[in-house]
Amino acid sequence: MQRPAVDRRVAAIKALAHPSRLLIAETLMGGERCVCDLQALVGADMSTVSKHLSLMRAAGVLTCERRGLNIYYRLACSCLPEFLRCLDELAPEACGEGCCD
Amino acid sequence: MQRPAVDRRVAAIKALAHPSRLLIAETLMGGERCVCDLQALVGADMSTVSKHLSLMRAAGVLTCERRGLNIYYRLACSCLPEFLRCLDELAPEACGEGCCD
DNA sequence: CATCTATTTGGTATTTTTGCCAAATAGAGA
DNA sequence: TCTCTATTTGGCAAAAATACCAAATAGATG
Repeated sequence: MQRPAVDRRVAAIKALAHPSRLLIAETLMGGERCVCDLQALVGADMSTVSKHLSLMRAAGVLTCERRGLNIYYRLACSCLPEFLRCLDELAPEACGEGCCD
Repeated sequence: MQRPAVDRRVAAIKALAHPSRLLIAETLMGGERCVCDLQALVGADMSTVSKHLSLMRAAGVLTCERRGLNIYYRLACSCLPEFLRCLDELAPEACGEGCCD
């Protein structure tokens, strides 16, 4: 049973919509890392980090590969850097409350 | 007090990480719409739609403008179409469970 | 095979998000 | 000013997401 297009997109976006997960994705923009590296980076419980990674992989945002004792995660979403650059140009609530312009 | 960069990015991404909100954003890719149009589109309570719009505007993803009786919302994030196209190319959980490759 | 290490899974308490109703507001027009 | 319409806000119950602990798993290695 195929999920509707919107839901698949939402799942991928949700996979990036959390501080720890976005930090992971940003880090992986610089190349693959093993889970232990990512847990050190995020600073949360290992199980928490693992669940974040599973969620991101299920959404298609990451792929992983075992090598020796470690499992290495990699970013599957090549468009992330440009998207983040674009987001940084937005002006969040730049005009106070109410409807601006 | 400036929010850290990661949090601003997360806020913008969260603003898109909900079926109704993504539907709104996708619709606005085709040009501005008034709140009433968007509520008809989404099919939820007017107050619910309004809160989604506020959240998206606070995150910088939308801007709005009053004209006559209506308020028109517009997409501020020009990179959305390309980002969505990119997401559609991901292969969510294409390889069953466990670590693939 | 026994064990060790890295990672995942199950379970649950806590926090956050969501959605509706009712009430408030803001501006347009009589 | 009074009223009407479109939209927002406040409040709260229900649903979803998050984080930790403990236990399980999967390979690697002795």
